[in-house]
Amino acid sequence: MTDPLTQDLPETDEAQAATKQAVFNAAERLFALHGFQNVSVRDITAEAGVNLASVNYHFGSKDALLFEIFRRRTSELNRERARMLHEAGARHNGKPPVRAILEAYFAPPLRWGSPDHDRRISVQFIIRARSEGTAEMREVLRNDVSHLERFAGALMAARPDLPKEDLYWRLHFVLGMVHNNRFAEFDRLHHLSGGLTREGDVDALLKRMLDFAEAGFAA
Amino acid sequence: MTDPLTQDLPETDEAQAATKQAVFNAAERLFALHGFQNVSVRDITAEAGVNLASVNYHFGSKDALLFEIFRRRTSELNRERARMLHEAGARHNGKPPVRAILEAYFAPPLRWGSPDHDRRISVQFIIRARSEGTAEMREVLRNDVSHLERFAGALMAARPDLPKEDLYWRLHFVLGMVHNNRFAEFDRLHHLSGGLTREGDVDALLKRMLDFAEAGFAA
DNA sequence: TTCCCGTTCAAACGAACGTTCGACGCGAGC
DNA sequence: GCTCGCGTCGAACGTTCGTTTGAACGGGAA
Repeated sequence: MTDPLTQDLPETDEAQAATKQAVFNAAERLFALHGFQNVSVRDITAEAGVNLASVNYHFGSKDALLFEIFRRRTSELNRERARMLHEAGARHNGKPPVRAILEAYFAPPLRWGSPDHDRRISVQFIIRARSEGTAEMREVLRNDVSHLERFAGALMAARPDLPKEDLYWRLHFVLGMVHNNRFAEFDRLHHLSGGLTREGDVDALLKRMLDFAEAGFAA
Repeated sequence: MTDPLTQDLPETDEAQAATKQAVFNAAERLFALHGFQNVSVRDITAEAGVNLASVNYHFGSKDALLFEIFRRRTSELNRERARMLHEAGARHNGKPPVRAILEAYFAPPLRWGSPDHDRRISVQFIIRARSEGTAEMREVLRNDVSHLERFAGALMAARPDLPKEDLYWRLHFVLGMVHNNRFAEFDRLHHLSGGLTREGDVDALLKRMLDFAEAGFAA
């Protein structure tokens, strides 16, 4: 059984650089919680219990550390989404319905983001990167259309009657629904509803999102 | 309405402090384009063509300037939304349908955000404030549930059959659709669709959003 | 043992930042 | 004519930041 804490970095250099792993984890946690610009190298090294120079020694610079976390986490998330999309295709003879496609996109960040999941921090990190990311990270997101193209293509196959222009716009709306799942937004919703909405029930939330988005696509 | 005797302060200081107005406009523009943390007081004063000390003299601090822009713009936007909601109520005997309620929430930022509109910068500023804002700004957004409660109440009246829990969640999804209308997201959509999506046609975009969201609420 | 090299350490560097200071110009009011 | 107060100015202050430096450490190889 692989320890979830040690699987984050390649195992070869794990023993060699325990401090590198500590820096990586502390940085991801602090960045996800307080934002990129609000966390200093001194904060990271203090949280990790290592020397100040460790960041520059192991990662080159603060931005490089940030970018390495970003690239690893987005890669993992997109891989899981692609896997679920592929499975949905296998289950439906290569032409999955809209709901299954959307589920492949929604489910991974929702599951990983559930309160008890150990990847919750990673999901918050990714969401934050989308709005606070550096120019380098936004460049990756822009060139990473290949990942979105898979989903757009699947949607076209599921709804060949829908004009592509409509389809792209609705995909845009759906992305907005996903990217809005930040701590602050959940808090406001919780406050607004008087505690009626429970963030914890991930499966129920996934069903709500799918109901809403599927109906939007069927309009 | 425009009684000279009951008019409040905003117009009086225009002639007195042209530099204050210049700082305000330059700061809003730069903040909206490059983010809050990436714009320094020196950038603002250079863009406005005024002295470095002007920000602290007229606004007290950089954060106070930021907060004043934020409070003024959100106030204007929410007032316009409330006005449209009120008009929708007048048109429908006090019980406007879901689509009219959503239109009152969607239309103001979309109209103001159209490429030729002079409030385009303000809209981008507000959207950015939601994710990059200081703790003070987030506090305002959290306590500003009264504005959202108006819309939630109208939705309850339009759909009394819908459990309140469902209604709040769907409102949350709708908010995500709106908050996602950033420059970067439009760019990515434009890139993904191969130039198929035109951001310029505001009325068409509004119709698309309403179609999608209305169908989601009807699910 | 001695050497070596990857790693860690305390300390400092230089730049950028928000803010403050004191002087100066200038129109209004006694 | 003089003063007073408001607005503007250049200059500097003190802090925080990311990064660099050079010495010290520590275990494996010769």
